[in-house]
Order: sequence, then C-alpha cells, then structure tokens
Amino acid sequence: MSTATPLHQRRRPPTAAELGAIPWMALLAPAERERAASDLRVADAGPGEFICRVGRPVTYWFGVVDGLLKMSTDNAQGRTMTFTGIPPGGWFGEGTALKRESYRYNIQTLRSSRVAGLHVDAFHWLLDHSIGFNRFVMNQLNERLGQFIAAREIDRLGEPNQRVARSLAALFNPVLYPGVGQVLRITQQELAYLVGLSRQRVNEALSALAAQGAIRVEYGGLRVLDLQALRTGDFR
DNA sequence: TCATTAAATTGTT
DNA sequence: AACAATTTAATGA
Repeated sequence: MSTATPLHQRRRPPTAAELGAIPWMALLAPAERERAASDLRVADAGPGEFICRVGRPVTYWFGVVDGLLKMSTDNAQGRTMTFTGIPPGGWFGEGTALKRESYRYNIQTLRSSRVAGLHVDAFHWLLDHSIGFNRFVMNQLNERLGQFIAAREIDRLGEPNQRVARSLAALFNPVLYPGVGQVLRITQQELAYLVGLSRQRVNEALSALAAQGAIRVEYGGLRVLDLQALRTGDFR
C-alpha cells in the first residue's frame, strides 16, 4: 500500500478562485497574503484516498476546498473510529502543525475531493508575522473545542435520530466550515459512515428531521431549515 | 439542445 | 443485504 498522499505527488498551485475560497486569506496583509499564496498547494484526491496518516511527519496544514473528508484513528483491535467529517471550508491539523509533531489521526476522503495544503514552515511564518492569522487560528481552536464537547454528548446519545441531528449540526458550523452554506452535499451513505449507523437508519432519521422541519432532504445532500433545532431539538 | 444510456442515490423491504 | 424507483451525469447526434 502506498503511503504517498495526493498533496505529495499531485500538488499544483491554487487558482484564483481557490484562493478566494480560503477563509483566512482575507485576514492577511497584502505581503503576508502573497507569501501564503506562494506556499499553498492544491491537489485532487480520489474517493477513499488518504490525505495524511497517523505517525507521518507533519508537512502541511490542510484545508478542504471541495468534497468531504473524515478524521479517524484505528484502535488496538483494528476497529476504525471516526471522529468527525470535514466539509468544504474546513481547515485542520493546526494542533500538530504547531508542535511540528506527527499526525495523530488519519484523514481520508469520503468521495473525490479537492484539498489545499499550506506547508508547515509557511504556517509558522504566518504565526510569527500575522496578527490576523493568529486570530483565525485561535478562533479555530476555540470553536473546535466546542465541537469536541458536543461530540462527547453525541456519543452518549442513544437515540439514532438525535445522533444524526447533532452530527449534522456540527457539519453546518459556519465558523469552522464557512464553505458549507445552507446546503450540505453529503449522501446518506457518507453520513452513515460518519455517524456510525446503517444507511437505512440514517434514511429513517433524516425523514424524522425533515418531518419536524429542521431539514429538507435533497438528492445527494440536504438543506438546513432550522440549525438551532438540529442543535437542541428533540427528535425522538 | 435534445434524447438515450449509464451511474449514483434514495426509499423500502 | 437486496431490490426497485428516482435523479443526475455522460454521451453523441
């Protein structure tokens, strides 16, 4: 099995449109933005490809331009444990990049995706030079802390409908995933992988959420009608 | 642009 | 896990 990742073997410079879709770019001063842009790389990844693997040395801080990723680890028994999905606009790996350690989880595409990477050296240069960038990273870490607290709650919810609802709410987080908007492109099969339920059960749960007006199910994705209801509502 | 076909996704059992 | 129904994407005239 190859351990090379798309960003190692198929990277290319970002297009103007891709640069425009990167949320932290707008927070940089012109000189900083120029430096960051020259150190950014983009790659297309096929379905199921690994973006990074546990134990590999950190080379990039990653962002999702398009598609859908999942963050997971394999436990001692060989079972895969999925922590979260990462939709468009999401940037991740700053914890390991900060410490220049090795990746502590696997990042894998759930379908064909376009992934951006900022080299760790550039990441550290921005930390050393840009207030705007520091503010973004701090805000990012803070917001993700909230996500992990929520994730623990989700794990303790026995009711599948509730698990689906809260997991969806996490994916619609506008701070962490500004690229998502009102419509999330995710199939019921992909959502099933993320939440750890069967596709049938996810289908049933989505129907329940739609019946209460929290979402609308569309082909190949779904639209949020009431994010607050997804976060706090009762769908049993 | 339209019609046909293949592939993907959904809803149900 | 299997099935049919539906939607989208791809193809070529």
